[in-house]
Amino acid sequence: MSVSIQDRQVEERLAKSGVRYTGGRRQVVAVLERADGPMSAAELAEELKGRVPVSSVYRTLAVLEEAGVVEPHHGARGLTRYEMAEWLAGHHHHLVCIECGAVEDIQLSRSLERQLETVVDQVSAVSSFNAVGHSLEVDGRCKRCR
Amino acid sequence: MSVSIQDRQVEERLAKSGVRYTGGRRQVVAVLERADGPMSAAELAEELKGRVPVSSVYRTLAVLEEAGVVEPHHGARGLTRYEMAEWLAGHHHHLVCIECGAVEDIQLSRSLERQLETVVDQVSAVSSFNAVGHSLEVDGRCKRCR
DNA sequence: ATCTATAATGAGAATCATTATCATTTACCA
DNA sequence: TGGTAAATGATAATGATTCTCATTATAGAT
Repeated sequence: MSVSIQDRQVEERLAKSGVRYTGGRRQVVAVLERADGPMSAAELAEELKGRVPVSSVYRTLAVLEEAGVVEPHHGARGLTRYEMAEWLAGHHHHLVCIECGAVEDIQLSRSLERQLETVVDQVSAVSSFNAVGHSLEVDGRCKRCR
Repeated sequence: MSVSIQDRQVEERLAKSGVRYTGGRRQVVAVLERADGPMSAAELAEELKGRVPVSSVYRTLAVLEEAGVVEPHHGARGLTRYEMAEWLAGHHHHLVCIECGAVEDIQLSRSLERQLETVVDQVSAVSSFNAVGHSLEVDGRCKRCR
């Protein structure tokens, strides 16, 4: 069984949440660690065909989300895709294709990110809103749909 | 029947799309014009209880989206909420409550928006992605869930 | 190592949002 | 006014997600 650094961190976090890091949960995390974009429960179950049933994938994702290990990303046609949380995968943003719905992760340069944070700070300063995070979504056509 | 400026624009746009601007469609648009955030089909049907059935609300939203009159916003628990398109309602961003899922519209000051656009421009310059729009999502707790 | 209480799992049923179907009604235009 | 295509309403079908419950696995106590 793989023992990446991320795995250790997940292990620790789940222990803190008082839930077990079982075989099935490890497998779901392993797939998400390798993925280069958010994945839906169905996609995960497909990847883990025969090893982890769909119902368990859903339950596992709920547990992982509750523990702050993964984060949901809501997309077209009622599909929710999950990815490793920011503190594990790093802060990033999304390029969303308006044709096919594909989501691509993107990281901003330090200076651009700082610029963006300035905007967010001012937004939460003005609104009666307790901001805990932000995400920039850039909509457009990906290279395949261009 | 109300005849706001927006209504005229919607009328014109639908005519261009070759579909009729019927009573039911007018009522859905009227509610969305008044709303201060995206609304789901169920919420719209509730607002129009007895006047427009749910199935027609869905169909109407599909037609309006196709014509570019409304825009979808995908949220938690497989819910899609719609709002008037940017060219009608003006460019804005969203405050999303991580507790209750409520979405509130927010407009940035000219200078903040300019700052944000700088970031987006640089993103699309670097990626092989044809950006057509952007949206900043600020996640946090709304005043009710604080 | 065994027992016990509790957590996790698997299979399938139930639920909720959304889409499709189809018979009926409405609106446009000759 | 009549004919034709578009729109509607009720309801069935679909697809993603959640729930249920009987079974299995696990951590900790003995």
